[in-house]
This record gives sequence, structure tokens and C-alpha cells, in this order.
Amino acid sequence: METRQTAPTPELANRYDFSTQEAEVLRLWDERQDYHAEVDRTKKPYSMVIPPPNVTGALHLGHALNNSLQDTLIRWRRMQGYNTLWMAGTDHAGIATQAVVERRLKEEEGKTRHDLGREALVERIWSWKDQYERRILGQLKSLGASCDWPRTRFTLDPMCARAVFATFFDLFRQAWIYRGKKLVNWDTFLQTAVSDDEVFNETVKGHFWHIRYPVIDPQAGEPTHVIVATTRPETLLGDTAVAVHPDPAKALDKVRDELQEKLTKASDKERTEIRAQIEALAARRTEMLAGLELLAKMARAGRKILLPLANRQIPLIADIWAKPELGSGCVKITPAHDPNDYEVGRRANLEMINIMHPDGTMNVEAGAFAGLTIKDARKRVVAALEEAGLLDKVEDREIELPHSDRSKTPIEPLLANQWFIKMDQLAENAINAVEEGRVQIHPPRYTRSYLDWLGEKRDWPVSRQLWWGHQIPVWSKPAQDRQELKQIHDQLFELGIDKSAGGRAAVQEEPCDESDPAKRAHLKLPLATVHVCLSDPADPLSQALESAGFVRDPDVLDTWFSSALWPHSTLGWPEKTPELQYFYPTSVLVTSRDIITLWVARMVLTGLNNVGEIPFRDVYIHPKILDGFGETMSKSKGNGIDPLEIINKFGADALRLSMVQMATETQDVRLPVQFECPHCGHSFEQTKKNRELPAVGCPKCGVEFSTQWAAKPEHLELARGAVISERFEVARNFVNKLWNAARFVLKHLEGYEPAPIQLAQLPVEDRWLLSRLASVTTEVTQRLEQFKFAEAARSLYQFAWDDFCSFYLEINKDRLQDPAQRPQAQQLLAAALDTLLRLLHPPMPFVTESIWQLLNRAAPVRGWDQLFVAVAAGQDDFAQSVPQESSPSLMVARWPMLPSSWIDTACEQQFAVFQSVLAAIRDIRNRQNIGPKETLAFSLRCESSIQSLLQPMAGYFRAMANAELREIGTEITPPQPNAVASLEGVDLFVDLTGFIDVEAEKQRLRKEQEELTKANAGRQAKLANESFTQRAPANVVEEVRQSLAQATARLEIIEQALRTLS
RNA sequence: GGGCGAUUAGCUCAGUUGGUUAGAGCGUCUCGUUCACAUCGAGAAGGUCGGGGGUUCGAGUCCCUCAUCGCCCACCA
Repeated sequence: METRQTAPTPELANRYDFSTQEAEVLRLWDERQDYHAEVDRTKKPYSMVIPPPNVTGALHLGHALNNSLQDTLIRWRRMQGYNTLWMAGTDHAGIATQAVVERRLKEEEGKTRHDLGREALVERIWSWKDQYERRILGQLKSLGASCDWPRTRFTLDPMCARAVFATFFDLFRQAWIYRGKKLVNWDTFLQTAVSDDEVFNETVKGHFWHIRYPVIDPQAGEPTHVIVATTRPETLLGDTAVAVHPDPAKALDKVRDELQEKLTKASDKERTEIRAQIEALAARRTEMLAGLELLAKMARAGRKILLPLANRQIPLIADIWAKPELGSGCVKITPAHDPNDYEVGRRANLEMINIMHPDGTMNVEAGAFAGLTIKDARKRVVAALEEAGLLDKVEDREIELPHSDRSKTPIEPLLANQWFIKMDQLAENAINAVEEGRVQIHPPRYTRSYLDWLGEKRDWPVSRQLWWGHQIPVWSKPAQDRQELKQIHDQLFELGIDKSAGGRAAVQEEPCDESDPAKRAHLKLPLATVHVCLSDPADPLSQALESAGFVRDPDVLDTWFSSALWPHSTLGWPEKTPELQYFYPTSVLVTSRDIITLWVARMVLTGLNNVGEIPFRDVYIHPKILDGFGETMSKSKGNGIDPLEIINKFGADALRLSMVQMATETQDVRLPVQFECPHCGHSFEQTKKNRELPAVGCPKCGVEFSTQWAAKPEHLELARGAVISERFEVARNFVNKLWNAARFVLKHLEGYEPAPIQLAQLPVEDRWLLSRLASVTTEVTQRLEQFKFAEAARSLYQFAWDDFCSFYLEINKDRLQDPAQRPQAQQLLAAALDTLLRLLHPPMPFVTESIWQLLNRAAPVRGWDQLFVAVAAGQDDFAQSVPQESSPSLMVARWPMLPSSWIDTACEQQFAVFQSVLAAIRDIRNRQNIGPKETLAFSLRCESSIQSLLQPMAGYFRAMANAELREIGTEITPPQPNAVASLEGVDLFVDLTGFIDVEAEKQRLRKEQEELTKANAGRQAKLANESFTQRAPANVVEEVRQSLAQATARLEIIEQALRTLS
């Protein structure tokens, strides 16, 4: 083996310069390309796909969290020797991206997409995509993500497109994709249907209008008007019926029964309320029934109502949708614009009148109101009703108004042609995969939302009226009658497209849902529509179809359609590529809970359908990052943090480590957010008020700066204040601490010679360190296996700072000065630092890699690689540990596995005695206000076993507390005057000659006395309690007895000392 | 309305199957910079574990209940 020369370590800065170091490390990684994976059947694969970030914009802190965790996992597994693939890529994010580009087009050029046309708009979006994809990938690289960059995919790239069309074709052929007319959430601003998932409700102040609809030719005893109530009066123009419950008495009974049922389960507070409801219902019952039963009778008799303003005759119908207890008990039915009314319309075979243009203005069906926006139409309709005396009353009311998540404008329900995926079988399979444990969700409580959602098996509408996305590969042609239908089929036959067209084309015939020919003619509906789906839209057949009068569906597919295929489409499916066979199913998916249904469930479903195998074995759901007020972060709220700003200010490792520390199991994480003044650098807390202002004055320097990411034009000339959080300081300090610990080690490695270590010959402090190292290694490995990121980070942080730096390095300061001990100290320091770097590498790869490179120069042959291999192979053979040439990059160094025989609990306990004596001496020094330069003398009274431990450590008391051990043993003569501390197993006497502050000492002792007395009182009470001594386990009782005895002995010493002082 | 989760120090969070005196970091206070690190070191103060009830020898931990907050799902004209 060729060994590299030991080189002296250059002078290193006492602060870790993350920006320089990170850049260098990134260069190294890019040169080596260790993140790139090729199929290698001699190794076990470990693979993961990135949740592809939307190319809408830059990454936010949630992405930083998500990707820090993924990278921690992939680096750890890579070090464990797996052949790791982390697939990188981005998502085209249909609506979101198109909306952003359209908004800019409007703002900057005053144009709409229609001014540009489909091709030009899509071209613009592509250049937007290029820009943001670059930015996103750059951000990920800055974060240190070790994705397989050469494989980077995009949901619209040819490889993904192929999978999309193959999937669509397959589902189409099985008729699991079908076209239907359904009510969709229509975004009038973007002019597209948005899915239920992209709709949020907002409570707005609105009105509840009670409108009188005249009854046509009322007979004696019948009302002249029917009153209906609505929050959307303009929709009355599309009304095609008024409904009343067919059996109001029965319905009211049911309501009453339900309330009473509820009463039995309700709490006291709710009970009063429910009782009041029942009483109110009973009081109004007779009166309500009289009116409603009459109306129900009229409905059965086929009576008609005159629709105001439109002057159309509409039927009074009986339908269970009308709830007698609500409002007047009658409800207007607008089938084309309300989901519930749509169902009523289907049941009663009502006409559906769409009164709205796609842009939200009223169409010709609205008669006199045509051309008006909804808002204006509403005003005019109300005014017209009032004028006609048909407005009964108006109530103020808060209403839940659905809004589009993308455009933030109100949603209008609208009837449209949409493609749907049938969910029953697909969902069933995905449910089974989780129920049978083939896919495991962590933490397990999220399993329920997955199963519940899939259990509903609601068909998935996949069309989107957009231009940015995978255009639906279906060409359609309507047939008005049987003859035309036959002609179409003949055409297809000539083109070679029929049921046997095989893998290229598939045909569906969609009959019209209106069976009455007269109505069909009236509504200009075709008899049937013939759809042809091509497995490859670029197939020349498409031109042939178009020549034959077929028209391609202009819609594109829901973004989630392509995302759903991500784990297999990125690996080359539908080809049976070696990658697919080797890396699929992937090992784990790391994501946030809000897309468990939208994305995770659908990946399972398509994976099972397309590949026949689950897409991943584990799903880890990480918490959400909230601001200091518990609100989600977002750009628009002004509390969103840009990961790059954190990287610039604190370094990538600090960001990553903070993220890993935050990834706890139980709850979301609050991150109080500050503004940083761009002028003086002062940072101050965000408040709900100041973050909404476009500009804010710095409380320190007084200069105004802009606060929002997208500043208003008038604030563009102001410098923008960064949104940061001081919470990252902890991790930054830790990174710096590690850097300086390494600096210390490197500084003392001159003359380093590798040699195997002999455990039995090591002094107690080394055996302690190795024991701790072995424990921590085991802990961290186990915690990562269980996705307990925060716990793993805590173990590492505590070990590195408290054990390694505060004790081990301090102890070594003396040994390194002693030529006899120096070589061994160097060997252990190099090996311990080496192991520590490996353990810290997954969460903080940059600083550890930087140090690793330096260590490679100072001590190229070192460490316990051979041991790790042996332990991994099940051997616990310490003789194997011969130092090895170290890996040229930490990224591919081996993950530590230390022999369990290194864990020495007795040694750790002994060391704890040393630590507690040290702490006690320091406490006395502080209390007595004795400066660190004043040497203290102390004596220890203890058993001989402890004596043999502490005596050799006398030098460390000198080094770490400037205290001289004068006497130690079972019989000693305490110095006079002294300060006493009675610890477990040892009594400490510090010589106070020359510095005594009697009052301070008495105070310290009294506090100690008080604590011990209090604790003992509790113990005595326990032991006096017979049921405790009898029922508690014997070992627990014994423990209490012992601690009482020990504490009593210590108390006596304290009290003795107090008496002496008095 | 249904479901999930949370409430522990001034702040942000840990707290294993119930078992001695409930922990960490930040912040605060005191003291300290030749000797890896002031992004540091030493020490201190600070908690009736949201309220109430129950089970138990013993509850931050298990059960019930109330209160507050957050999220997801379904929604009433």
C-alpha cells in the first residue's frame, strides 16, 4: 500500500470560513461525482426520489428541511456501503407556473395569454422554467444535496412524457379513464378548472337574500309566492326548479331524532344549545308543516313557478335535498352552478342552464344581464328584484366562499367536460399495500389520512384547461346521428384504428348522457362522441386523424398525473431498464404531510398499476416549519425565509443541522423570524404588523428598507431587508466549535505515526472516550434507522461538544506535552476525530469534508476502517484494527461500527465521579469568587477503588480547575478552613485558607442542605407508607432506601461543616 | 360536523415500557480572554409539566373531562 506523506497543517483561521470552504468542497464533490450511481449488482441499492420542487419559484425553508433530511439519509446509507441513488428533478407544476408567467405577462406587458397564443405562451413558460430550474438546482447544490445530478429529470421531459402517455393509454384502453360532464371548480381568472385540493375557503362578509318567486295561477288557499334564500342571487337566472322536501313531517322528525341522539353524547355545555334547538323546532313545527306540506302537495301536482327577471316557468319539485328546517324550507335549484343542485337536477331530469362565460361574465342565457361580471350582475339582479317588489328581506351573513389557491379569486362551480380516472380498483390496491405493511408510513398516525382518503375512491378528474403541461393524447369527433357514427367508425377502420389497433391507438365511444332525442336536439348535443387515444401523440396517425376531422383535446393533464409516476418514470419505465429493475422500488420517500393524498397515495397507486410493485418501502413525513406565531411561512405573508439567505449568513451546515435538529416526531416547529436591516445589519423581531408593511424603518439606524419579497414599485429603490432567524446561531456555533476542535487536533499532529491501539493499555480517559464513541455510534445509527433525526442530532451534538471538546481535548493538552504519552495521544486523537467526522458528515457534510481533507494531509493513515468492516461482518475482534489509508473523500468513507466490547459502563460511571468533583470545585471557586489564576488545594475522602481512579487524574484537576489534589483516601485530614461538598461516593474539601467568604460558603451549604432535606423527607414518607413498601417492586424500594442512606450521610457532612463555620 | 396533533423554564423544544430531586439550547445574571474556539469557558437563577377529576403504592407519562391553539377532511341554499 502506498502511503501519502504526512504534511504539516497550514495555519488555519480561528473562525470557520464557510463560504470559502463550502465552495472548495463543492468543487471536490463535483470533480469526483461520487453522488452518481450506476447499476452494480455486487452492491445493495438504496434509492430515493426527490419530491420534485415546483419550477414556480425559488426554494423555501420547507424545501431546505425536506432536502436536508433526504441528504442526511442518502449520505449515511452511501457511507454504509449501499449503492445510493438520489434522483433529482423538478416539477412543471401546471397551474402554478402558468399562473405566475401569466401574471407577469399582464403586469409587465399588459397582455393576456390569448394575445400571445398557445405556442408563444408555452415558449415563455419554458424559458421561465429554465431560469427557475437552474436556480432551484443551484440552491440544492448549495445546500449540499448529493443528488445524482447527471440524471436530473423534469416532469415534462421526454422520458417523463413517455411514461405519462403510456399510462394514459393503458388506463384509457381499460376504460379506467373516461370522459364525463361534471361540475368543476372554475377559476374565472385563470379560466381553468381547479381541483378540490386547490381550493381553499375564506370567510367573507356577504348577504343572505330572501327572494319571492311568484306561483303561477295560485289556487285558493295556496300561497302567491314561494320564498327562497340565497347568497348568490345572480344564479337565479340559471334556476330550473324550486324544490321542497317531499315529506316535511318525516324530515323534521328525523332532524329531531338526530338532535336527541346527539344530546346523549353531548357535553353539558352543548346540551343547553341542543335542547334550545329542539324546542325551537317543536315550537315552529305546526306552522312550518302547514306551509311545506301544502307546497309538497303542489309539487306533486306539477305546479309551476315564475322565475323572476327571466320570466321563465320552472317547476316546483319535491326533492329530499330541500331541508325543511332551514330557511323557508324551499330551495332554488341551479343545476349548472351548484354541486348539490346538480345532483337534484340529475334526479329530476332538469334542464341545466349555464349562465356564465369562462371568464366569469354572464352569457346570453342571462338575458338582460349578459356581459356583466358576476359582481355587477349581482347588484343589478338585486336592484331589479327590489324594484319588482320581490325581495323579501336581506340578512347580513358571513359566508364561506371557495377561492382558487392559485389565483386567489373566488371559484364558480361550472359544468364542463372532463377526463376522469376510475379509482375503485386502483385505490383498492394502494390501500392493500399500506394495510399489509408493504409500504410503511412514519410516524404511523399519518396512515389513517392515507387510508381514509383512498377509501372514498372518488374518481380523479385529470383534465386541466391549461396550456402548460402534458396535452391529453385524445382526438375526438362528435356524431349527431347513427349514420354519422357509422361513418366515423368506417374512417377509423380505414386508418387501421379499431379495437385491434394494438399498442398504438385505442378507441372509446362516449354516448350522450341526455337520452331524450328532442332535448338533445334542443341543446345541440351529439348522439355520441368517438375518442381515439394514441400511445404516442407524435404518431403520424395524429395527422391522419386530424385530416379526418378529429380534434385533439386542448386540455392538459393535472400536474399530479406526471408526479404520480415520478418513482418509475424517472427510471425509464415503460422500458424495463436495468435502472428500473435495480433501483425500483425505491427505499424511502421523504415528504410533508399535506401531500400524502395528492402525491404519496397516487404514486403507490400508479406504481402498483404500471410496474406491479410499490414505489417505496418507507414514507417519512416530516414536520412543518411555522413562524413564531404558529403560522405557516409564505412569501405573501412576508415571513418566508429564503434558504440561500441563511446559507449566506450562517453557512449550509448550520442550516442543515438546524433542520435535522428540528425534525422531531411529535409536532411542528416554530421558528421566530427576524428582519435584518440591510444598512446596519441589526436584526429585530417580526410582528404581525410590521411584516405586512411594504417598508419598515430599522429601530437601530432608522433607515427604511423594504420588507416584502416582491416589493411594491414605490419601494423598489429601497434596499430589501432579509428575513432570517437567529435560531440558526446555535448550529453555526457548533460548526465553528468543531472546526476549532479540529484545528487543535491538527496543530498537535506533527510527528504523527500510525499504530494499532491496545485497548487494555489505555488510560481511563481513553477507554472512557472509546466507550462513549461506541455508544454514540450505536445510538446514532439506530436513530437514523428509525427516522429519529432530532434524537440523532442531539446525541452527536452533546457528544462532540461536551465529551469530545470539553473533556477529552482538555485532558489531552497535558498528554501532548509529555513525549512519552504524545504518540499514543496523537493516534487516539486522529482516530477519534476521524470517527467523529464520519458520524457528523450526513447532517453537516461541508465542514466535515473540509476537515477530512486537512486530516488526510496531517495523518493519512489512521482510523479504524478495518475494525468497522470486521464489526459489520459480525466479528468483535479488536486485533483487526490496523490503521488504514483514509478515503480521499469523506463522502465515501465508511460509516463507523464499533465493537460493543468498547462500551464500558463501569468506566463511564467512574469518569462521572471525576466530572462531578470537577464541577464541585468550580462551583466553590465561583461562589467564593476566587479568580481562575488562584490555585486551589483540595482533599478527597473516598473508597480505595475511587482513589485509584482519581489519583492518576490529579493532573486534570490542575489543568481544568487550577486545583491541586493534596490528599486522597479513606482517612484524610481536611484542611482548615475548608469548603465541603459531599458527592456520591466522595467528599470534597477545598482549602479556603486565604480566601474564605464565610457568608457565601454558608449560603452554599444551606442550599445544599435544603435540597437534601427536602428530598429525604420525600423518601422517608415513601418508606413509611406501607402500601409502597409492600406493593412496589423490591428493587424500587431498595433503591429508595439506599439513596436515603447516602443522602443522610451527605447531609451530616454538610451540617457538620455548617456548625464549624458558625 | 368528522379526524389528527399540541399545551412542560421568559423563548424554542426533549422527556424511553408509570419509579430517586423533570432536562437541553437560546435569553437573563455573576465571573473569566497569552496557551483550538468570546461563534468561547466556569457557574447561577428560572418550572404547582394548560385547568379539573380518576386509575395506581407512585402520574409530565395511562383514562375521563374542560379550556386554548394548529392542521387535515367534509360542508348548509
